Amino acid sequence: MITNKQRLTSQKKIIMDYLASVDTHPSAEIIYQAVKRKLPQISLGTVYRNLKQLKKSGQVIHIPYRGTTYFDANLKLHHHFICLNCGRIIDFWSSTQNLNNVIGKQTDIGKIESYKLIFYGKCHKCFSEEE
Amino acid sequence: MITNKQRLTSQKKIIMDYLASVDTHPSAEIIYQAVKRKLPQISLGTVYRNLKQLKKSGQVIHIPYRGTTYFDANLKLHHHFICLNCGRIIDFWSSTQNLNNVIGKQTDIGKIESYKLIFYGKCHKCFSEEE
DNA sequence: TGCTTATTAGTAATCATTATTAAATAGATA
DNA sequence: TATCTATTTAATAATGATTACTAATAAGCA
Repeated sequence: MITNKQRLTSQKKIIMDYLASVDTHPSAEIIYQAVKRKLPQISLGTVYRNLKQLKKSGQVIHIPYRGTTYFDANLKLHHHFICLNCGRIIDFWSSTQNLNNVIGKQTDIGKIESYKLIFYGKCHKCFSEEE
Repeated sequence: MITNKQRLTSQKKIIMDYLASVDTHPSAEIIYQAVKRKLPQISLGTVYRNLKQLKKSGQVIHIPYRGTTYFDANLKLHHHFICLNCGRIIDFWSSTQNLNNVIGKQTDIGKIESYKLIFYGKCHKCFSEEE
């Protein structure tokens, strides 16, 4: 029998509160440092475990960049702009997605040099192999 | 004085040839395994170093997924579809970029469940701080 | 052909993340 | 409220991907 009930621990609450309080996109390590100020005995593994769970349950999204994962608890549909110089990840609230002439465009955040668009789903092969 | 001349070594050539020959999106490890069949003494570090250089000079693009980096030498503008079930990364040649109603859409590759759009460039802050 | 410097193989080190485990605790139930 | 049990925790070891280091090799220009 599988019981799969998520429990709201103080650790998870503090992690979620922290994520809700920032408009940056912190890594697990940064979250750990911040959260440790309120809960000094928390361990980095706990931060990772909770982030994984929150990701799985759709409460946070993640942005991979240069080998590390950055987190975002803002679930309103938006995109991201990453500064190739300082590494900052900035929310990008564009209404239109005409990507045809976007390269070189000046936006309110900065100048777009490139972009990456990745779709996720289930391929036909996997779909047809389902039991 | 800075000299920055790239040399075409046999290792680099074989890596590029391999990437040009596939329509999959191999990781450094997979590339290493493939390339080793032609050049048995090649080392994994050499593969990584060359991929890094090719990336820097714009000859390959990379797709990060679940902690590993996948490579693509096809420079024609296209996107990617990642199967959340089998992990396969498939080229996605969509002509339109209307992302508004894309979730749930059935495509010739599979069913889209989500997507990620990331822009890269230089933020205003970094631009203005330039000397 | 010789010279200079980028590149290599081999290996150690690093970084981000996950696994392991015994103890603690959330939250359901008596 | 006390009890119970599966989930979560802290601490730490382990893993996986990637980078750094170093002496030897080899592009490719003069």
